[in-house]
Amino acid sequence: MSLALQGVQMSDDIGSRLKLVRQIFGLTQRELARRAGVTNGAISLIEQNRVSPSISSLKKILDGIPLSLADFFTLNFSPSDEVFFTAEELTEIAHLPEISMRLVGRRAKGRALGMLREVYQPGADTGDTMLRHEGEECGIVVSGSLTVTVGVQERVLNPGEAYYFRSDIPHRFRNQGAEPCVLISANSPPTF
Amino acid sequence: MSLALQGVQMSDDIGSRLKLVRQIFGLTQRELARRAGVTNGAISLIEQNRVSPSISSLKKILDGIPLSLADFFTLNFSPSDEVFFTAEELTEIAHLPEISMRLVGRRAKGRALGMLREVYQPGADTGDTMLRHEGEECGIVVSGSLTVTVGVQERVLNPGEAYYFRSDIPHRFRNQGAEPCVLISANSPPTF
DNA sequence: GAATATCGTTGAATATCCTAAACGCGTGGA
DNA sequence: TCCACGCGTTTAGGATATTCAACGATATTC
Repeated sequence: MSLALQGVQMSDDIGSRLKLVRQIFGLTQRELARRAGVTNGAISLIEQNRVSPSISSLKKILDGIPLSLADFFTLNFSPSDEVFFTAEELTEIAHLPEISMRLVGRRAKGRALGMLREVYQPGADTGDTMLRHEGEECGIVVSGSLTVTVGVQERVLNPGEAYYFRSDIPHRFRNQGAEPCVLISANSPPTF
Repeated sequence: MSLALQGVQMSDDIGSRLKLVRQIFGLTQRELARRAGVTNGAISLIEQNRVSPSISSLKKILDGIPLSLADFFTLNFSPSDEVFFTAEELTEIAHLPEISMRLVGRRAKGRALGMLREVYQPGADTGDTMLRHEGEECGIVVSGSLTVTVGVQERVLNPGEAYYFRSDIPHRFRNQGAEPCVLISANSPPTF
């Protein structure tokens, strides 16, 4: 599915990116140039990576599509085809004895979203040093209880209770209860 | 919390954006310039919106932080303060008799992620006409069973099973079982 | 309180981008 | 066939961005 365009890197190669987007929307260089109020020559040079456009002119061009700068840089050209997964098909990503983290789908670049089913055995503790990364994350406790620390805030969450925070705030998960805790969490952009 | 910087638009005002990001990471113009291999003057001019940087130089600058172009344009500067939520504090967003959809946190603009706890009563059916929107979504069945249709694919998901698809593909959820089905789902960008 | 250091800003020179107008190429119609 | 049309590309020159070096302002040190 999607367009057969493999070698398009994420951040670099603005030229290919613009060309692909333009073609997806069925526009010629001249047509896009007309809509955007720039010249076709400029678009040609940009698509060949012979120049690196200024933000202002790139924005003008994208406005002609129309597409936001954020969408332009975020766009994902290689979505996965797989839709359904059994419990066993979830990808195990943690290699700790007391914590199981299983990702819905395979590890894939360019997704908007990562969802995990996590199981914390009694006494399990992530520690608070390692967990800092970009993005935001969210979770709901399904069974058991989990002590969640986010920055200076801490709380014991019981089934049905939830959290939402920015991932760059240091955070820590601990199961101080007697039974295993099942947590379903999501993060965006995906960490794994 | 966060920095007191309200009037920062999303796509425009690259200058304020860069300045804010730089300050969040605790860098001076000169220090960032040194890391990025550009001059402090250039950063000064960009932050004042007196020039519109080329993608290449903006990328060089962001590499000095480091931060990707996609993250730079996607970054959200108005996160919510609330972190923890009880089951009752989840925001009810569906107004259907047979389906309950409760959002973690309040409806908020500019989040990366939306997470829902959904309960489908036996016989509940979303229909397949209304559900089309941007983004990607993902879910795990917690209890009961749910018949999920995505495009031409259909499957009955049992507890622990999951789905992941692009939201612009028509999709439908039905509970054809005898007991209520609890589903935890996430979508990005958030629909609510 | 002067000397020093560092911050962000500015002006002139240089490097880079964008426009305007051509070019070469393929296609389809008189 | 030959001309007209539209495509993406190229080149010269004007417009814009970036560098380099200096400047004033604000702390900090002696």
